Amino acid sequence: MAVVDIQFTAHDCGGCPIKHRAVCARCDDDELSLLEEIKYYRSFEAGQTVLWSGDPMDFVGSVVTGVATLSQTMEDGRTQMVGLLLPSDFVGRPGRGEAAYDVTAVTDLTMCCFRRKPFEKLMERTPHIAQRLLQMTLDELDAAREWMLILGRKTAREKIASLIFILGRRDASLGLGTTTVGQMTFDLPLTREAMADYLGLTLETVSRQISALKKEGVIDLQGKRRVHVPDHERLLAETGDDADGGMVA
Amino acid sequence: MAVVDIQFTAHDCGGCPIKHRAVCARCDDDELSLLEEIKYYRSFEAGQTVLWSGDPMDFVGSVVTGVATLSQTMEDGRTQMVGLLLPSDFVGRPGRGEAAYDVTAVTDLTMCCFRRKPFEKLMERTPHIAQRLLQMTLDELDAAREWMLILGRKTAREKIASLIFILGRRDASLGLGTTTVGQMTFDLPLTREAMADYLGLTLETVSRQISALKKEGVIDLQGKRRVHVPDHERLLAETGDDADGGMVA
DNA sequence: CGTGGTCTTGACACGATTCAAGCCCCGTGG
DNA sequence: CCACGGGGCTTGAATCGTGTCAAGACCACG
Repeated sequence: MAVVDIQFTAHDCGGCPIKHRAVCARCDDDELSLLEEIKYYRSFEAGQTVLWSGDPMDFVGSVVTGVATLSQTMEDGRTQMVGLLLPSDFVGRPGRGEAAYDVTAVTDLTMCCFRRKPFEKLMERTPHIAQRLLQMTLDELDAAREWMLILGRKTAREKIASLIFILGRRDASLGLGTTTVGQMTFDLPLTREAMADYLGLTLETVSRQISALKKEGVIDLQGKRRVHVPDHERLLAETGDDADGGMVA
Repeated sequence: MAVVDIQFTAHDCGGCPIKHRAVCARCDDDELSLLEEIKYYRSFEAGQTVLWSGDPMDFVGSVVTGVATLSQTMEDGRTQMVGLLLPSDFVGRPGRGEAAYDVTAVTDLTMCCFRRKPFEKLMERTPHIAQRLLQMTLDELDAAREWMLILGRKTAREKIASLIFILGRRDASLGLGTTTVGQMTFDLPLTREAMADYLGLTLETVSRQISALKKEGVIDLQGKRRVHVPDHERLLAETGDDADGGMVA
């Protein structure tokens, strides 16, 4: 529950693990030092809520370590995840004073936050920040559109295969997990329920489809969370996408 | 089939119907005149394809009049609409040389196009364009996330009600259609099939749900395409969203 | 050793899809 | 002027996939 300051507080941006991908990636040293004046770190434990939809929001920020989700909930409790935030992803919208979605830490989480008003002012004077944010937002929009195809047109089995594929691709690009030719091993950062919320399924269906993929040898589980994909192509075939990945280049 | 130049070709931006909402909305006169040098108009007939996914794309642009869609198609033909483009909406991504989605004119369509390379250069020097594009992209991302909730968690009936609600809201904001207290009348710009592609349904299900809403008096049809909503609140209740609209403020 | 959270599995129900037939409206050509 | 044809739409009946409800397994932790 408590929001704990961690060792990052003392860090300068030079040692930041996401400095090449975050919203500040294009900033020069001068710009970084302006950002440093308005930044602070916050950390959250797995399961904590970072923000509720509608909460006043006086900061924006980046995920430094860990995984968070954005989700929407209907009155009757149905929920849909609408964003999966990994290290370097940005939270908040300049100009918006309240949270539009629930933000939840699904693993232990560290965020680099900027006070919103000063950040907005800085953005007006610093095209590098706005340029980078535009690029990141366009990437997110592409990801959202890929996600829409998954939600609207894929079967439960294809949804699960797509999720595993996406998580594996992402871990590979971050250099996590193990990747050898055509194979990979990594941890699912999400519970079955979170996967269900991501994919517009129930947790029972998620569980069944994972079991089915396992039984057929498409994937292979070490414990509930660690996944080994023996044949990348085989998994891709199960996603329903075409051979080049079916996604934006 | 033929791409026809229309009377807009001669227009300067002063008479442009979307000048207050498009990507150029914040530009001053000097900036506009730079844009005018690289712009040209294109028009398309209803049903025409503007671009196929993967096509080389040497322009970006704005919808001036009419409605277009962005969609993705899987190998086996399943298709999902991922964007609905109305007047002032932007097409293309600076820095991307090929189309990521199929773009289709669903009504007769006029677009204001900018040659991509010069536009990108101009954008670097013109923060007003980048700022506006960022704002529009953030809006699209919010819309995409609202759409994800619809795709992932709503019933067929709620999906149809949501679509009608969204289309009505938009027509109202553009000052089209008729709006009196709690009522509205407007045309559906989409065929049943396009609605199905939007909502992740089959066209039969769309048809059945529209018939059901009509029979119960939630909506009322004049012909196949013209919709009258006698009670806005009643329709909203059918969307499953909560009373404030359930969407981003 | 018991408790709670996470996950799996089964049986059944239900909503959406599939397949099929036919209607409505409009434009075309005999 | 009317027959014809096609696109868009509606409706019905049967099927199938996913959700719902329920029971129990697994595992970490106190």
